Amino acid sequence: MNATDLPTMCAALGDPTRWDILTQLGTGAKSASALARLLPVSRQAIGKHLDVLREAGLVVPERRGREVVYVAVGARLGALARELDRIGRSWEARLLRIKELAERPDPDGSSRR
Amino acid sequence: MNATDLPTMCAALGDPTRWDILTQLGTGAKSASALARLLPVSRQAIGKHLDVLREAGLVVPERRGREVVYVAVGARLGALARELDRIGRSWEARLLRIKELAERPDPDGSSRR
DNA sequence: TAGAAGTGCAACCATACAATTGCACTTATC
DNA sequence: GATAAGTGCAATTGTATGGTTGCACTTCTA
Repeated sequence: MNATDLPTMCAALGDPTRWDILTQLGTGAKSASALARLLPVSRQAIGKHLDVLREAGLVVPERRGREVVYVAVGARLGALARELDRIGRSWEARLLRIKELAERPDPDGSSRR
Repeated sequence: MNATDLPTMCAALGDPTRWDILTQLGTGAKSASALARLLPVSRQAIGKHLDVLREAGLVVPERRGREVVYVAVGARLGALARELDRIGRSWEARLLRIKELAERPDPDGSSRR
């Protein structure tokens, strides 16, 4: 597993219907059919969305008799969150360095270009 | 500001080219033309991606003479990260409650259903 | 053992979207 | 003032994707 494929995970989270699905799963594991009853889309459409979410590692299927329920993986979302936070901080750190540099009134005197 | 439109922000982060752009901006503000020189896509394509990123609040345009440079907004990414972390934790918390319940060996004795 | 409920797979459709090219307009710079 | 560099907008195109319906197959259950 390549740690956290950022674009893939974010793309999976980039669809409103998938958030609807995840929100439902957040209250308990559910099957595709059960989700289709709760949401205004067909069972097959739900199935495709679940595939996307599974490939992103955000849900895990679990066979229960004849049905397959899906569980939302909070740890995976947490991993993504940490990665995004790390990147965001590095951007901010850079901006801070720039500001410092701008405020320092040219100590050397040589205003290069 | 509508707090953090989760699907919109995630969709903006869901494209590899946009990550390329953000990565470049992470090392300093750049114009669309400058980015087009650094990446294997046309200036117009870059422009559209920058629009998407701007609408998601992830970059901010800044006019500098005849060119417009874009700055990556780390704080915005941080806000998204916090939100995702919060949601992930709630999922995990639920799972923990389930496990606890499963391990507790039916204290009441009435196995309903 | 029917039959209902669930899954899996395939075909199909409309729209969204990433990317391109082309052109007009603005703004530095020589 | 001419030219080069940058931006903005429009038209086009190919492909990805979210959605649908239909059907065969499995598995509980009445």
